[in-house]
Amino acid sequence: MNAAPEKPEQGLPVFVAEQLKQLIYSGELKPGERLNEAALALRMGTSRGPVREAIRMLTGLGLVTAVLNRGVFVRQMSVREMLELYDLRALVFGFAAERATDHVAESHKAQFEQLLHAMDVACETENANLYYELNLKFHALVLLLANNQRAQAAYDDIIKEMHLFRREYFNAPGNMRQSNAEHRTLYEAIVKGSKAKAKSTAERHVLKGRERLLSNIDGASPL
Amino acid sequence: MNAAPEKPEQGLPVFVAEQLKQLIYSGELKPGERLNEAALALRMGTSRGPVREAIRMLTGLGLVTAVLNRGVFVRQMSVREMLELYDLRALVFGFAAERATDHVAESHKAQFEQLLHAMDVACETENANLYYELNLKFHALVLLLANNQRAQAAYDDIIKEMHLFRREYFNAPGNMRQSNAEHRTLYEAIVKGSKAKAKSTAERHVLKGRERLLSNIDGASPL
DNA sequence: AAGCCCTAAAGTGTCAACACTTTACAAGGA
DNA sequence: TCCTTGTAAAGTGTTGACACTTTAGGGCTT
Repeated sequence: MNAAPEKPEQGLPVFVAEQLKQLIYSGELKPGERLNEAALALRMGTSRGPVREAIRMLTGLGLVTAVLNRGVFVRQMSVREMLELYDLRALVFGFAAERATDHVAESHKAQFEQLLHAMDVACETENANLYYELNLKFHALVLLLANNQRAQAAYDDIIKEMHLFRREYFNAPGNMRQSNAEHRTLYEAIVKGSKAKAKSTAERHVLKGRERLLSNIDGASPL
Repeated sequence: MNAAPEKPEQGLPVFVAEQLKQLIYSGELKPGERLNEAALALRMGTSRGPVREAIRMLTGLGLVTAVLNRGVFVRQMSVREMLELYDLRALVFGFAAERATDHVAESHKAQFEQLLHAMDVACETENANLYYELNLKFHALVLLLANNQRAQAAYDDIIKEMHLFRREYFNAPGNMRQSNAEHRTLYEAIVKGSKAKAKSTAERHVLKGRERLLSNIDGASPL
């Protein structure tokens, strides 16, 4: 039952934090649920010290919220918070796309085209999970080319926070094709060096996701 | 010599983290310097546990960097990182200013005008510290009106991170008047509801600071 | 004198025990 | 039956001690 600490190459608290992230993202720890320090320590094969430090890290990431003397709870993301995240993500992604026009090289073009093709395949085979992973990589490549590590970190934080939201509202497998068409448009704008178009395309691409979320929720707002 | 824990209304780790932030911002702990857990614990009047948790929080904020088995060090911000922060801050502030046009009410106008006037006074009396404080409040008010708490939090993080940079390059007291003139232009754009102008004015206002940093450093890049 | 190794000190990483707070539950009274 | 109240269990907050790693310094060799 032990989670195999193997190589604490980075220290136990970091290891525990990674495990906890997995538990939260996988849904094993549900939003609103309390994290029991002793139980987690037992499961991770450590004492409570490293677990507490790991929890402090997650608090900083916004994944859990701490209440004095009552414990820490997996964050419950409201629809409003999710919409705010989409706005911010659109902003940063637009910024990154604009900047990416200045730093795209041949090797990057190859990566882009490889990703776009792989996503086409994922569309045809209706492989939503694969598409999702490739989609993340596509966006990460744009952020990399933006040549602003701080913006990259901010974008990563936003993405991780978005993972907290309930999965039900996410998957819209029918949109994969349209989504990838937008990716292509964005890529072409980037290689052409047209900053304005890259920026607006990137922004709209993210805001489309926001619209999907809104329409999926519709009237019955659950939070 | 004890730092008067008084009321740990939020828990010792949070209290210690606040103290550490002060030590870092005030320069008592210099960039690159190591944080000695035992010494800090003694100074704060606690044991090392809460100190370690506090340090984990600061790590998440990017104020310190941890190295396994060697300790944590006050982050040394490079010029490049500082420039990246300016770009990101300009982006978020422009976003906030644009959004603020939709949520400004009479009470906010009064606050704006009060701040602008107070900053005028600070200009005339050459009170740079006062101007700095009011300037922060002005920007905070814009972020508040943006009606996006996540963006507000992101902006706060950026500001705090910027505090790490050496003070020498900051103070340009001669620029206070021009700075406040830009504030007025921004405020007028916001109340007039002209989104584009509010956005571009806000962005340029921040980027002016970036230019000042660059020219102050000039050829002799110290990092 | 310069370089290497060995040892002791300093410091971080982890743990188990203790103190305090909150929560759950059951017994007693209206 | 329902509410109150006291008590025990569960859980968090904190601590001091111990193990391991890194670092600094002295003595030895060349």
